[in-house]
Amino acid sequence: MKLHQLRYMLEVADNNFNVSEAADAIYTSQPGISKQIRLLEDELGVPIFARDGKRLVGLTAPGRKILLRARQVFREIDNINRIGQHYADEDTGSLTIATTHTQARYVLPSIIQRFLRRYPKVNLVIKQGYPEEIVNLVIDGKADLAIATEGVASRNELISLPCYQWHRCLLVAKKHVFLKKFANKNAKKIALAEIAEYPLITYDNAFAGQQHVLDVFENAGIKPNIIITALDSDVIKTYVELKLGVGLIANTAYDPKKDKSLGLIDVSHLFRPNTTWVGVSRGSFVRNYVFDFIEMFAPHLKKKSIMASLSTE
Amino acid sequence: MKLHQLRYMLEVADNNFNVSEAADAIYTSQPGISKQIRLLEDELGVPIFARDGKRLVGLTAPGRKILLRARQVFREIDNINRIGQHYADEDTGSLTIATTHTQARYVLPSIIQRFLRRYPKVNLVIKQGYPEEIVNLVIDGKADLAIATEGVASRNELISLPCYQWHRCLLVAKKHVFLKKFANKNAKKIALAEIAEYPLITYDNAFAGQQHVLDVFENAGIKPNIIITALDSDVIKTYVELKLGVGLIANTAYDPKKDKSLGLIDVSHLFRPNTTWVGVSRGSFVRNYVFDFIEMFAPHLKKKSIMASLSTE
DNA sequence: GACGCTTACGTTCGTCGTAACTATT
DNA sequence: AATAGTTACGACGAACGTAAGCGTC
Repeated sequence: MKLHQLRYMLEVADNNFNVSEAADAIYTSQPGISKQIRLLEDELGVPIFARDGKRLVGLTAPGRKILLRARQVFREIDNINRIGQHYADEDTGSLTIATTHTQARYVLPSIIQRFLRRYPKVNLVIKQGYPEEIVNLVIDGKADLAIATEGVASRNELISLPCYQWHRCLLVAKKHVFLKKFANKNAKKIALAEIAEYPLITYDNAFAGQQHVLDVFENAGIKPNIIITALDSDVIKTYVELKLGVGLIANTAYDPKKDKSLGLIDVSHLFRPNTTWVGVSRGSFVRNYVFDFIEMFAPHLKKKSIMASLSTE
Repeated sequence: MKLHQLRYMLEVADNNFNVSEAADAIYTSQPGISKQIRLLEDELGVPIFARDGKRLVGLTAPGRKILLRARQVFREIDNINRIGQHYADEDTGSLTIATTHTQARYVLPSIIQRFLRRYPKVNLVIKQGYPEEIVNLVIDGKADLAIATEGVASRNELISLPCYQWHRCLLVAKKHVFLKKFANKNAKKIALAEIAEYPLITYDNAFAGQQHVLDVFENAGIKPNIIITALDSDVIKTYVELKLGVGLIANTAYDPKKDKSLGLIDVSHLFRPNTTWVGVSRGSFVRNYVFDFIEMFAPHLKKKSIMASLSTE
């Protein structure tokens, strides 16, 4: 068995079982992949890919199991490379962060600036995606860290560490009546029914605990008029600016400097807070600068305690 | 990075850092290994082996970490091979059991007979060793199962399953006075002080909870006269037959048919029972016939429940 | 001088890519 | 005719083993 045979196999599986595409993706010839996969199947004594005539159309039962193991092999190969790099040069390497829109746009920029000043030689890559994609990127070794509110803590393949809590807040256009009534420090808190008097613009239901928002209205017997569900906060802001309604977004997505045309109302008494997590692949070798990044992001997460979670859990 | 480079590295580490020995062990040339290890170190950018002049004398810090990861790589490669074999032919393959003297000599023979009748094509290998060796064999992928009373349950790298409990028993020569006094079903139980009236022959202190035996005497304020400490039950039997004293052995090591020249006294009220465990490498692919073997050995351990422990724990 | 690793070099084997071929859609 | 995979084959490169070299105990 050769490593490149396993790599070819994974590449084919990751390219819709299209050998030609896989060949393009890894800059080699299609017959080469075909042959090496045959050799691997011959050596193991079982077919890995289900075939329809000559075409590969899926995995066999043993193929599915073999694939999982092969991924683990490459995870460890990656770790070995990381260990080499780590000892060869503490401050050089790469860091790929998979994260959501909100983090990438509002939370991470300042952290990343600090990080790159400290580690100018680290090759930093941000991959934006939806929670599930993010988590899979880390599990498949295509990203080092997952940062998101949803999906991270629930996956056993990752070690997840709570970073910070955020609350929902109500976004209104400038001079909105809510601002006078509720925006002052000592003002009384806004009630759910009052929010529902206006059309509501908020996150898509596929997102960050959005179901909870609906449940809160439901339980209160109030039916909000949700006119727009968006995939990111910027879209929500745009429509709130246009006075199409009030917005419900994460407080972290509100930037007092940039969002001068918008006002903020505290609604933390109405909805439960959310936790944003950082996820690391279980058992992976973590470079020092990655520990540092995590600590910059969430100062309570020290190398020592993360190390402990990595090995024991 | 090539698999055989990693293999060479492990082989050198497992052969006292002697490249020539490693070369002999895997039937290749010494310069070949030297070169490939250099190439690997060059690729990773760090030295793996500590050198004294030209000689390899140990591992560097990165080397230690890399070695652990490399072993994991081969564990998964082994698993892939097992998966292949499993689907290619359910009843063919190999099963290597690492176990102690007592198990190998007294407990396993009948099980193995049954097993081989059921799976005549399985290549069965028994490796005898001391608890620590046994466990390491499994961890290093050189054995599939560890069967022992000590050492198995304590290692986190293994899934350990309790198989059966055994008790200590007192072994005496034929016509010994104890036999009349204590061997009958309704006889009163022997007391610790009575045992201590005779020279005692028992297991070496390095062994299976032997410390417990000493503690029991100690706590009772009785000082036994231990004249021989042996590494296996057969040696103990030999000296008991010669009437040099009474023996304290595992009840599983007493065979009524073969040991006609010896008598047995129950002492289970004096010493705490011991549990014999079977250990499997965490996360390994387990062949069906291995599940069957375990069930033959400990009928309460069904495939389904073992599978559950393998994946969740 | 025996041991142990490295360097040098020719042989061999395996991998790769091109090209031709076959089978599906 | 286009797409997808296999077979065939020559070229190149990598790994191996032998032999010679170098340093150390």
